[in-house]
Formats: sequence, C-alpha cells, structure tokens
Amino acid sequence: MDPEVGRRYAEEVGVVLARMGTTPAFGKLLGWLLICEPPQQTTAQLGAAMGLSKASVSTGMRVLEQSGLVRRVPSPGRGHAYEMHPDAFARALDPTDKMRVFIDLMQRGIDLVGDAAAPEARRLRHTRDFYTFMVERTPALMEEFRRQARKDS
Amino acid sequence: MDPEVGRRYAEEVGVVLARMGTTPAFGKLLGWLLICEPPQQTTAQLGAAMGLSKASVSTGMRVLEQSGLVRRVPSPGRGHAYEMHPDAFARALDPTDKMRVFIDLMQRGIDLVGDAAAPEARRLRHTRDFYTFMVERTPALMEEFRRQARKDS
DNA sequence: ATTTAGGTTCAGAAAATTCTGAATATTCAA
DNA sequence: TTGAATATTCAGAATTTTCTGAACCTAAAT
Repeated sequence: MDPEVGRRYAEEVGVVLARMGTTPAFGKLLGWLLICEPPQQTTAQLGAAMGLSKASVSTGMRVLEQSGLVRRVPSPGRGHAYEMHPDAFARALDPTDKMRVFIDLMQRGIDLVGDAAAPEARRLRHTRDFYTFMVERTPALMEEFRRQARKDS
Repeated sequence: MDPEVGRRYAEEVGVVLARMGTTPAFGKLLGWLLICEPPQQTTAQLGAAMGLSKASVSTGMRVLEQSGLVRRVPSPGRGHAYEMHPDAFARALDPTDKMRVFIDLMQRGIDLVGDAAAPEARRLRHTRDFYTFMVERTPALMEEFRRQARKDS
C-alpha cells in the first residue's frame, strides 16, 4: 500500500473522531495505527507519518494508552513502540465507564429530590435504571463476541 | 426543591457532559431538563435558569432535539416548550448510529488494503466485526429493558 | 392586516483548546 | 559513570470553538 494512501486514510479517521469530541491528533494517530505497516510504530515514525511534533505525539499517545486503545510494546532498538491493543475497540467503546459516571450523576439528582419514588424523580430514576441495566448486560455481550471471534479466526 | 440547588445540579451535569465532548450549553440545558419543575420549559425559562442568551438556547435545544434527548411539546400560551424525551437516554446513547459510522470507516480501510483476508487488514476487520456484532445485538437489549421497565412501573 | 411575543440566524467578540519548540528528564549502551 | 538517543513537560502562539447581541423571520391573537 502506498504510504500516502494510508496517511490520507488516517486523516479521514481523524476527522470522524474529532467530530465525536477527540482532539485531531488523537484521531489521526489512531487512524494511522489502524492501517500502518508494520503495526508497531515508534514515536518518531508516528510523528513523521502524520506531521505532528514530538510533543503532540507524546500527549496523544498517552491518552490513547490510557483509553486502552493502544499499548506499548518493546521495540527492537532503543525505547518502545506502540501498536493497537488487540481488543482495542471492545475496550475503548466499552461504555461501562462512562455509564457509571452517568449512574452516579442520576443518583445524586435523586438524592437532591429526596424521595426516589417522587414523580419529580422519574426522569432521573428512569435514566439511572437504564444505564444500570446496560452496565450489567454489556460484559456478557462482549464475552459472547470474543467467543465467536475466536471460533471464526 | 430550591431552584438554586437545581441550577447547581444542572451545572454539574454540564461539566460532566462537556468533558465527554459536548458544548457547555448543551450539557447545562440537559441537566436542567433532568431536574426542573415543571418538566416542560420554554426557551425563556431555560435561558433564565441557566444564564444563557436566547441564541445559545436556540442552538443548544436544536442539537438536543436532533439527538433525540429532548422533544418539543405544545405550550399553553404562545409558542412551544421542551421536555426530556421519555426514552431520552435509551435513544441518545443508542450507540448504533456512531457505530455504523465506524463500520463504514473500517470497511473503507479494508477496501484500501484490497484483500479482506490479508493479515494487514486484521485490525480493521476485527474492529468492523465487533461493531457489527454490537449493532446487531443492541436493539434486543433495549427492548428487553423497556419490557422490564414497563413491568416495574 | 397589524401587532407583538417568540424563534432563528449570523458576524464578530470572548473564551477555551490544541499544538509546538525549547527546556528538562529519563533510559539504555558502552 | 558518561554520553547519546529518546521521551515528557510546559509556557505561550495559533487555531478553533462557543457564545452573544442584533437583525431578521414567523406565526398567533385581535
């Protein structure tokens, strides 16, 4: 694959991700790691490929790593390289963390109303219960996908 | 409930939402609609409660409406009011729209690689398949929640 | 048809975010 | 331990985003 084609694809991913609220650098780096060859890339390679400063790559990769999308791998030479986490999107879009934040927020609102059964708390209660349900069910769904994927590959 | 307490709660929701990528106004308005009394609010009321200009309320409510979190309801006097959609979060955090965007993006990447079975396409393929799985399964999960909620209430 | 409350749009001001270069720190080979 | 390659941090510049006031619609009541 022409590296220029890959770069353009990564930019595209960057635009989509940025629209969803990430920084441009974050999205570009992730896009590049989706398609680059080899899948392992050093900071210098990432910066060169996407035209980002060392500093931006450093910050961007820290966030990508914290979010579970990317992991460090030992590099043949000095330092380390990055690659997509094998389970990347299953971890990152694992919405349970965000949902837990929402559940807490709704519970705080219910506490303010005072009476959980009050009609005024209906909106909050319903929202809390929905997220609670989803958080409970998501792990099993993920596990099912993993089992199926293992069988397919 | 002291309106000041409600206002502060709405601000809190706003901060959490803003951290997830929304505009501050969007989050504040949603927070207020979660806890305000009555649940129906006019543009003027929303602006007064959260200290936002008419223009900001107009824009914010348009986005909230498009995202399915909020709906217009006829107002007794002139014009209309807004209230949370009964199924608000189930619709908004229905991640299937976002996921479909990702599926398309992954497919485009696979097309660039040329051969879907190629090892270089593994990352893209795996990601595509994960989202496809989730998109397929989410509706049934939502339906199950709705059934259960109906029984409870 | 006119009036007026209510709503939208948009250019520019205000505010916040992102990116970078330079300085600093860290890590590994020798 | 030293030197060199690599990585992180941070202040400020550059950019982008958000918000607002003002002008401009729209539609209901009379």
